[in-house]
Amino acid sequence: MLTKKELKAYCATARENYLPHISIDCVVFGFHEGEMKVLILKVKNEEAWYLPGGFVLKQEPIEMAASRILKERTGLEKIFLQQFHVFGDPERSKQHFDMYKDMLPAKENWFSNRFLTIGYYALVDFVETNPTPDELSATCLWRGLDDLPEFRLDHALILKTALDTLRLQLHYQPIGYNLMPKEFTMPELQKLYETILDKKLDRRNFQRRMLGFGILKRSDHQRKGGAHKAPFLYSFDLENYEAALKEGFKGGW
Amino acid sequence: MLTKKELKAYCATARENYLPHISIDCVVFGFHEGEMKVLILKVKNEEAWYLPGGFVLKQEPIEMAASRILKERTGLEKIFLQQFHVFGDPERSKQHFDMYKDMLPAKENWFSNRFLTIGYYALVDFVETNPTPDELSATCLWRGLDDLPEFRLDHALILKTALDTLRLQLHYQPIGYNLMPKEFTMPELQKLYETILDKKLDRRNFQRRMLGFGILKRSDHQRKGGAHKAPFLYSFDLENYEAALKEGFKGGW
DNA sequence: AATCAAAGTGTATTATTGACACAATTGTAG
DNA sequence: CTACAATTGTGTCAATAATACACTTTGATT
Repeated sequence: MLTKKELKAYCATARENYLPHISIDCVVFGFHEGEMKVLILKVKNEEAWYLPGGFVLKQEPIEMAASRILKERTGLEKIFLQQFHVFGDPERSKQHFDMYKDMLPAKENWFSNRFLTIGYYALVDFVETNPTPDELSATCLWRGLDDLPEFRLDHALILKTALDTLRLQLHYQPIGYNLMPKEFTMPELQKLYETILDKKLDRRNFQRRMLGFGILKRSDHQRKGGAHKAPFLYSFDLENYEAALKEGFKGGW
Repeated sequence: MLTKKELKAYCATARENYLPHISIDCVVFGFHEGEMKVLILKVKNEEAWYLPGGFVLKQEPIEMAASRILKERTGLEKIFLQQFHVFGDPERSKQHFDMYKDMLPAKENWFSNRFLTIGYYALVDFVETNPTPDELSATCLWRGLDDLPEFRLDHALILKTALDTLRLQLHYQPIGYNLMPKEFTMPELQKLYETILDKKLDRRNFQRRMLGFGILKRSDHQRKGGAHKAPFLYSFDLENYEAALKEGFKGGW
C-alpha cells in the first residue's frame, strides 16, 4: 500500500501518461527443473501478491505495452506473447478502489477508476529471465504452479484462464520453442508437455508424434555428463515451427 | 457523418454514460439458405459500412454491454456471444478522429479519443432476428460473406479475425445450436459446417461423426414436402451439447 | 566387470478417418 | 400410373493414426 504522498505522485504520472480504465496483466510461464513456473510480484510492506502488469501509454499499441511491461519485469525482448482475454467486471478492481478511496479525491485518484484488464500470457526461457520488481513491489520471483500465494484482485482467475488457454492451444499449436532452451533432450520436452497437461505421456509415442510434426532437428551431439545413457539433443526447426504456428497441427475435417 | 449539432449532443451523452477509450464491436453470424450471413450497418447519408457496435456503460460488465448492444440490433436476448480479441492499434479510429476533429474541441469531442475495441462474435438464428439500425445508421441488414461492402475503420480485420476464430473453434467445440432452428435435417447441418469451413464434406462421414459426438437427438418425424426423400429431423441434446462446449471434442493426447 | 537407471528403437493391436456404392423414398413429367 | 430424377439413408473396406507394450543400448557408479 502506498503512502498518501506516494499515491499522489503515482496518480499524477499515471493520469498524464496512460489511458484511463485500461490495464494489462501478464501471466508469464517459465519451465525449470521439471516444473511450470509463473512470475509473480509482492507489494512493498504488505503480503499482497499480483501478476506483473501495467498500463497502456496514450499512443502505444497494446501489444507493445505488454511487451514493454515484460521487458521491465524480465529483461527479455521479443517475448512470445498471446492476448487471451479481457476481464471487464466492474467490481474487479474494488480492492484497490477501497484501499485508496479516502486518500485522494476521486478526480485525481487513479484507483478510483474502474479498470478493464487485457490478459496476455507469455512463454519465456526460465534461465534467461531476470525477474525485476516494479516501483510498487518489493520482490519479483518465480513460483511453481502448485505453490502459488493468494492473489489480490482477480489475478487468480486471470492465471487460471491463461493456463486453460495454454492447455487448449497445446492441442493444435506447437508450444515449446519459447519455453525451452536452444537445445534440449526429448525427455525434457516431454516433461514440459506433461507439466502443462498435468498427465503422464508415453515416451515412445511422444517421440514419434513430436518427430512426426517435423518441427524438431536432431543435433549431431548428445548431452554428456548425466548419470545414464546420453540423450540426443534437439532444437526447433524455426521455419517449420513458424509454419505450424500459423497452420495449426490437426487439419481436422 | 453527423452534423455539428448532432455531434455535440451525441458526445455529451456518450461522455456522460460510457467508459472513454473503450468500444465493443460485434460480428453477428447467421445462416440462411445455405449461406453464411453477417449483420452490418450503413450510416445515414453516407456509403459507410460498419459492424454493430457500441460502448460500455460506466458500471456495466462488458459481456452485458455486448449483449445489450445486440439486443438493440437484433431483438434477441440470450445470444451466444464469444469475446475473441481486443484491437488496440492507436491509429485504428483515425478515420473518425479526422472526420470530426474540426467540429468540436478535443476536450468535449468523443471521437478525439483513441478507442480500443473489444471484439465479440455472435451466433444467432437468422429467422428469429429482427435487424434494427442504431441512431447513427440508416439501415441494418444481413449480407452474405461473399458479398460484403468495404468497411470503415478496421472492421474488415475484425470480421476476418472473428471468422478465423470461429473456424478454429469448430475443430474442438460443437457449433450449431445457436445458428440452427430448433429442428433441422442432417444435410442442413452439414451445409452449415461446409459454409463455415468453406469446403465440401462427405455426407456419410459427416453423419457418422456428428452422431458420434452424441449431441444430436433424432426426432421421430421427418420433413415432408420437399421434392425428394423425406429427411429425418434432428435437434440438439442440450445437456450433452453444453458438456461438449465445456470439455471440447478431441481429447488429443 | 557388474549393475543400475535412463534412453533409443520397433511392432502388434485397436480405433478413427476417408473413400466409396447401392437401396429407399418422394414428387414430377410423360 | 409408371418411369424418372433428385435426394436421403445406410454399410463396408482400406488407409491412417493412436495406443500399448518390451527389449536393447549406453554411460556413470561401485
